[in-house]
Amino acid sequence: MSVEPPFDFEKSAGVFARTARNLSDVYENGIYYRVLHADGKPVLLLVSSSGTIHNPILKVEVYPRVLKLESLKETLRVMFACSTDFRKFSELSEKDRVMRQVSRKLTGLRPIAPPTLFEALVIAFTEQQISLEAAMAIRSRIVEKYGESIRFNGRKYYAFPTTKVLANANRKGLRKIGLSTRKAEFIKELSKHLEDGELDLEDLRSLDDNSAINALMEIRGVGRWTAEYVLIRGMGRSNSLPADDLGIQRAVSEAYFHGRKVTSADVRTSLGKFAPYSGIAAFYLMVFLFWTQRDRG
DNA sequence: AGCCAGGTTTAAT
DNA sequence: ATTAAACATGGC
Repeated sequence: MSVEPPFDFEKSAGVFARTARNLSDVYENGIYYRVLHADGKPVLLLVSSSGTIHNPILKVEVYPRVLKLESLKETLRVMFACSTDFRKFSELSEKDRVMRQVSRKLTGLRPIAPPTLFEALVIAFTEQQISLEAAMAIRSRIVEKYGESIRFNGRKYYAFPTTKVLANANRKGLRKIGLSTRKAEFIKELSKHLEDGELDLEDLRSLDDNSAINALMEIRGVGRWTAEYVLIRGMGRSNSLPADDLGIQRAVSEAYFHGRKVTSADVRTSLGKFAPYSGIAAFYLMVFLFWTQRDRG
């Protein structure tokens, strides 16, 4: 499968599979492993790069070979942000002293999205209020406890649980893996509505940014931050900027305010000029900050 | 040990 | 209309 350049597969997959505890996104020896449901059955995707940053070609294998790759094409396009023009973002970033440096260093970096908006939203729930490390631990336990798994080369790979399983999960079980009572309810309620057909998250992909945000905020447990997070992280909406996000505020603070504390208004004024890629700009800043901190430490 | 961490709802003023 | 409290775990 060919992808519009630039795309640095290693950098991109590396960001989303960086901790050993992440059971959803495994990246090892150049292969990104992802289990997803196709025709109701879990299948393992093994994705690797057989091209270059400026001539990117993705090699995708399906295990077991139960279906044609063609049927997964749309999902793959969503997962690898194929509707975003990263060349345009690069051009735009050249006009800014800070972003020029960041963008050049991270050329080809893309946010890899989960295959469904259900997963994106549940991830967002887990990340509300607590640290990313804590959220990741909890998310891995969700997958381990409720997700179907596929054994491959002696190792288990987990799919994100289905709406059905989470709709029927009991509160005690969800509490036990570290979710708060409140979040357990959000997840159960969302799953139930999806299962009943009262709500179809995937339909939201056809809406414009504001309509999608408003629709998401109708869901219990979803405030502005969560809705904006789902747009940028799950729907590939490059201009969605969760300005209340602490991680983004920290990144903007370091990049533009010498580490002084910033407000959401500061975030908007600093990154608004990268529209329609303000969310991508935020993503690049955060990864850049993470890298430089890791290199120093 | 204790505080903060990629917020949201509910229940007070 | 605005504000406070409660909430869960992991890292430092």
